[in-house]
Amino acid sequence: MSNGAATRVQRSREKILAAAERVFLQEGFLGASMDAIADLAAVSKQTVYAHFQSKEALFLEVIAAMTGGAARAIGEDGVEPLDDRPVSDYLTAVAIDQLDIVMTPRLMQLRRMVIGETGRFPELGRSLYENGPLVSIRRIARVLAHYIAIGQIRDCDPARAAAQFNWLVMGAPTNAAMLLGDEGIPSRTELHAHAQEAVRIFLSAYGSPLDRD
Amino acid sequence: MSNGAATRVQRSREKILAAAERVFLQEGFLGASMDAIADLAAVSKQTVYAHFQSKEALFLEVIAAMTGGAARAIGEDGVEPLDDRPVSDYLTAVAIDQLDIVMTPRLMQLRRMVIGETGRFPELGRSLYENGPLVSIRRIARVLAHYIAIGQIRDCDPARAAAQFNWLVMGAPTNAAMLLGDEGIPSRTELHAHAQEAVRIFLSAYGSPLDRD
DNA sequence: CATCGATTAGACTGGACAGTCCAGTTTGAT
DNA sequence: ATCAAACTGGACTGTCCAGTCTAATCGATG
Repeated sequence: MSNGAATRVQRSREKILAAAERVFLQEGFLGASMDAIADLAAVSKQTVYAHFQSKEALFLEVIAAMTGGAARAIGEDGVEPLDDRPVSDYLTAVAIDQLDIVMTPRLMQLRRMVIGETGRFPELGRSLYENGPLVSIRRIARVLAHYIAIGQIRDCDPARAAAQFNWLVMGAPTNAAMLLGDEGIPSRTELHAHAQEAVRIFLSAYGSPLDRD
Repeated sequence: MSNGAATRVQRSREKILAAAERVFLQEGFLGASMDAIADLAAVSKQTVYAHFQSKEALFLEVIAAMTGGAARAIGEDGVEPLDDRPVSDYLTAVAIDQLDIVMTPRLMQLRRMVIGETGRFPELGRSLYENGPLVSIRRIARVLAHYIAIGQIRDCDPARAAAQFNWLVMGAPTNAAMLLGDEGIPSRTELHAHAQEAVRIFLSAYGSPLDRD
């Protein structure tokens, strides 16, 4: 099978990418050694260089794959329907969904590394910002616009409000995870409680004045 | 003067620390070279090692000095008096003060580096967390308790509310600065507008129900 | 001026590591 | 069975760098 040959190459590639992800996330760009990656991938160093031009190229592909994956995960959350459910239900669902997707050791490690390498690779930070927070905020803004239209959210700039909501939800847990390491990631139940609290605050500021309290 | 001799040693020390700060912040721990630091300090490498045992020791001292300085700056802001000014004035002042202190290139670079080195030096992240956000939150909590007592803030857990307020204010700008580099730091006027908006949201959630709107 | 501690320039050691080269082996398609 | 592409293992080069050593100089103090 020409398919078989393709899979052989692909298998190597996947093994290398998986190993590189682990080593880079753990050691950082400079701390990671290509020998360590080759060893962990159970592949010869030559094969690594057959698949990727250089350490930098490999690094960039690893990061690109991870941020792409994260962006797709955020885009795919099943919370779309903005039917006649009350705003609070919808916002709570969105908040919990985002927290569950983002607040994982893997993505927090990625974020830490990208932040740390901002000096060497500024594009990575920008890319993560645009594929992460910005995607979320745009999604939320679209929905807020809907709720504003039907009068369940106070008249305001949906983009600004969406940004506020996003950081109200993500700010505390993200920053804790950045500085405290993976043990700083709140538990699922803490995250859910936090999401509800965030929604409560957001709605008391942006909820329609008609049905306050 | 024995004083003179002391200053000679001190001068070297200061020069080295200043140079090390610059190089470490720009290149990270692994990327920085001791030769580069010695050169920038206009000091021989030998002198560097006369003052600091090792690269790691120098690194830790640089970080400790910076986080200590930041913590002191936060503690010293002149916004203490919690007299009969309206809550909103006080909170706005606190928010602006914190943003002005924290959202500087130097501290944002420090934060980026500490986050990036969390794998290698976990204590640093914890220390920055405790000397930064946690200090702020405690300060705010103390004052919120006062305002709760005199009925200008809804009855609630002051610690929780303070944390919410802190991240409402700091979350968005910090995270932007982390991923986007120094150009991601909002301008002073943007920061002030952001602070006011944050206070508005906070008070609509936590303000005493009596004097709403 | 003599002394002693601090400092200097630069050579040096030992180890790590990116990237290359090569000679031989495995793998899968025909 | 045959052939080419993919892979292996390990040796090798060149570079970089933390940390040490040395012999000479500087500068404050007595």
